[in-house]
Amino acid sequence: MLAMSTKQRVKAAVLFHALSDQTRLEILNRLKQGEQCVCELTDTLQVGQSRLSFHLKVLKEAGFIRDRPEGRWMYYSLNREGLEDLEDFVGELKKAITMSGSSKKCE
Amino acid sequence: MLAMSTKQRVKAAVLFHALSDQTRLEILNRLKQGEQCVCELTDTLQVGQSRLSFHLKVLKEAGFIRDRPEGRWMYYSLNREGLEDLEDFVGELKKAITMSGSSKKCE
DNA sequence: TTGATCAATCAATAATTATTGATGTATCAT
DNA sequence: ATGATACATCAATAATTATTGATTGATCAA
Repeated sequence: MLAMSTKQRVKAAVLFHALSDQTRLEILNRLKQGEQCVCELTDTLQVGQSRLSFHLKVLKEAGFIRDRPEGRWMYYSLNREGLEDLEDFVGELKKAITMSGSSKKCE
Repeated sequence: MLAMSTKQRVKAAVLFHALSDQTRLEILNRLKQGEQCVCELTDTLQVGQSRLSFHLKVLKEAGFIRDRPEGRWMYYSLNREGLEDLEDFVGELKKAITMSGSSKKCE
């Protein structure tokens, strides 16, 4: 598959957009250590609660993290789904680069 | 390496931001077929010249494409550099997900 | 040299995203 | 029930990005 459908592109853009922000990358970095609740993240990341909530939502909708409510806490953890989509895209691009090389002139 | 430095995060954000746009993904998709000049891309993508130039710049600065001037044309092609950085990041995240699972309570 | 084409850049504007503070809903302890 | 805590969501604003049209510099053909 060399071409990419519009639908795939929309999906890919959402994935990449979710990862295009410092705060969100930092959140993922924190979650590498395991599941954490919002309050913990608020403390360690030093960001306001509503701002954090917003970024968590973006990451969740892209499929990079999942949430699990427990009592009054909400626990977040890494989710492999978003990552797998990401790997697919990167794989496609890599394949294309490896094959590419043909050049044609504009005359 | 489980943690990620601020510097790495800045770099990663630039990479992902470059891929977070439909037009730019479409450009990469076109370039999968091989090197192309700006005029060709302008035709096939149906976007204004200055807009295309802007997006090409973003992709180039992130390291996903390279340019090669020839006469009055500028040829663009995929570049493996940006992709390799991307793969590193995805690899890190994958490793973390595979290992993760530990959970601690907020009480 | 003149006129045309290719493409980068700039300035102005439009459009999207992010941030903040406030409000609302749920849970829990007393 | 009351008060406190955890978190999402909303509305307003701030900040960032993208788009457009115009300009400029370079190359090329006549």
